[in-house]
Amino acid sequence: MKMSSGVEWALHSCVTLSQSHEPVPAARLAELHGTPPAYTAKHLQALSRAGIVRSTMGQVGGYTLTRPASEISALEVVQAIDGDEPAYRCAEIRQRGPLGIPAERCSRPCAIARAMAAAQDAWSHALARTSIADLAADIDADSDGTAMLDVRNWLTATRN
Amino acid sequence: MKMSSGVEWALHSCVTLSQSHEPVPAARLAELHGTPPAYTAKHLQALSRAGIVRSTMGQVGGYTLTRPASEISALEVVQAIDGDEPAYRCAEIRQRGPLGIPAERCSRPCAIARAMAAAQDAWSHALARTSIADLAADIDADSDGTAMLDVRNWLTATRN
DNA sequence: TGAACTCGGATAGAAAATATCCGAGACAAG
DNA sequence: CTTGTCTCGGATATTTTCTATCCGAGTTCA
Repeated sequence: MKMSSGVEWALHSCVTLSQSHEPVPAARLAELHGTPPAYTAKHLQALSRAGIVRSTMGQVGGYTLTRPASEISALEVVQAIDGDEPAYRCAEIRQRGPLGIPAERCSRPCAIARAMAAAQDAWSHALARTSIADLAADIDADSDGTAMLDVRNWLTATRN
Repeated sequence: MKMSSGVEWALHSCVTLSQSHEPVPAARLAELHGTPPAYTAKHLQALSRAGIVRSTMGQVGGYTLTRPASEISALEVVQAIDGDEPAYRCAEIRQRGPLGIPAERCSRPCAIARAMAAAQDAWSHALARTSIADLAADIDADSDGTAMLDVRNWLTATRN
């Protein structure tokens, strides 16, 4: 059970975008985070398809958040990058083999699948409760309130 | 974030083993569950290395649980197959790029990593609360109390 | 009108998971 | 005590997924 490394880049990118009302190009985000430019752009496309960010083309284009950062949950970002299907997929083992149960008596999911789904729900709810704004505030607090200011300054300084 | 399919086989195998005090060969478990024999055996080796099952060699050998099923959590089985490292691994993006934070000021984990770790903890605790005995009881209840009896009968009937 | 800069999907390479086979060791029977 | 058969265990191919990259389509500003 391994999560795509792009999830980390996407979360950091969303936190950065929350500090700018103007479009930020993918290459700029990649430079700030020290990540591969082309691959970073690919993940931002996934965020765009999920409706989390909006892309603007042209010379002054780039990416912007579609909603206030307080209304974007970490769960949305993770699912946009890593997919929204659950980690555990029941292959219906109970229906196979010499003691296979007929499909007609399998209206409810398997008990094992139910336990795994409950765990996934607990995981999802924990991430749904955390917003991008919460993450930005926590990062700011870790840096004595200078981190987000530095990001804003860097974004305006490098904007031609 | 995808979980190995072997997790499902391992959980079903542990539930089956909880119904037998005598060793059950890997081939027998694979037949009962309708899974590839060789690959099923490989996953049982992982359970053996984790100390969840004990292997007995020889003609009447096979696998047995090392502890009562009520003292084996689903989390242990999942971690034995899928690994115990967390799904999210922080690459320390905050230390990279033009605004990189020096490592000396990064004693605490990144705020994003903390949020992901909290979600993983919620997931782990949900699975830690569920034992193999609980799963067996739930499966039994779904089948009107005949499923585990059928398993016990099949195990003794096919035991030469 | 033109030029430069942006995103977007299609394309190679690397890593991991899946599935399998054969040898080492152990118990039971003769 | 020897033999034979059955067991597990690690080492080996194949497929799938993830990682990383490049070039074309479209848009905005000068």
